Amino acid sequence: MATRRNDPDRRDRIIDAALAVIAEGGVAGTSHRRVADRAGVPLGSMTYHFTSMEELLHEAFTRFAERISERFAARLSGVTHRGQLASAIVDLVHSDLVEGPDDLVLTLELYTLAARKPSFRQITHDWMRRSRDVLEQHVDAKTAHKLDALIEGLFIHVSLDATPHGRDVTRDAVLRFLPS
Amino acid sequence: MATRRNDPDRRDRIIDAALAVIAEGGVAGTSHRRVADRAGVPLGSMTYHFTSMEELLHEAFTRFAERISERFAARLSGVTHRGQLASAIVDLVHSDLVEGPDDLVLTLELYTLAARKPSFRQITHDWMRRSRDVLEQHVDAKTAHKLDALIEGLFIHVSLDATPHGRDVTRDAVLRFLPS
DNA sequence: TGTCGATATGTACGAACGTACACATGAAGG
DNA sequence: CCTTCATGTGTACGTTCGTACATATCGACA
Repeated sequence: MATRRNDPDRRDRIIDAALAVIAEGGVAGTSHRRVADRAGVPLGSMTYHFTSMEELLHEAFTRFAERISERFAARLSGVTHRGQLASAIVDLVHSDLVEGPDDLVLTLELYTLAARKPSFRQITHDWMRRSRDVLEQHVDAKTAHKLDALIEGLFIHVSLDATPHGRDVTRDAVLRFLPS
Repeated sequence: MATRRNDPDRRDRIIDAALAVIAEGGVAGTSHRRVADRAGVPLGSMTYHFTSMEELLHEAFTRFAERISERFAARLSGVTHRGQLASAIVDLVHSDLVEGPDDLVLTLELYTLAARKPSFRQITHDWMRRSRDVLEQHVDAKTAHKLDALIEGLFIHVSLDATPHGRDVTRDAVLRFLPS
């Protein structure tokens, strides 16, 4: 039987195109037509592959959250002692967003959706759980909660503040939660 | 001269209606017509009072941020010693969002806008500055930065996590930044 | 009181939208 | 080779949108 038709990963490309469109114009500016154009597929493919816009958004943000989690785990893997862990977290907060400002936008778009619709909250639940799992390889559960929240806040403030704090401030804040 | 016409605070009502509509359906679901209906004014009033949707959103979020800042300052005023300050912050993180879940949605909507459009970033800049000013009545500047970010992260995680941390965890985290 | 101009409103238009659905396409099995 | 039918596409419909603009409304001043 194999492939019925010739483009098996078209669905994947639509999802990636959706993330690009969302990053560019927000969920507010995302439409079937725009995503279709970006992915290079006909409008009809949208409703064929996805029942609704909500389904597409859900799959797109699920993929996005998994990607970020992977990067998070990668940065913190191989870290053995306190100083390295702190450095890795400082890099996460201060460097990652310079590489990809899209990640900030997508993160906030997801949070906004999650704040209103329970179906999207599952995505943030899983994301936060994965983050804590990684952190718990280095610290206890309660500290993981605190650290995760701190990282979140630092990341947002570095991104949206006019006079953001420096790496030294981040490092000092993080170290307060790491047992010496 | 006085009032040219009979409804001087119509503009105000439109702004409040806009915040209600945004809280309900997000920026994505906000239109001139919906805001007009909510405010009980004709569609024509929208373009008369506001040049564009963006102008309306800008004024609405400015008002929102100022309101939150006032509440923030009020909660932290009259606090004298370390334990009281910690308690006040714990209340902010854990109670305020129960009272008004709309605040979480509006906050995230604003951040999302700010992440993409510099004109809205001014609103978050001012907001964060005001928060730090309040905190600096109790701690030094660098600590204020850390505390502000921590509060942000704790607030978001309490709101969007399936298994959020308790008040005790928040309190312990906050106390780590308050000099004993 | 009558007129004038600032203030405010109703309506209409073109663009963009989600969605439905009739139809094209081509691989699989007879 | 030919039929069949799952897979995929083009188009058209009804709705909603932002915006423009002609028109209505009424306070202020002569």
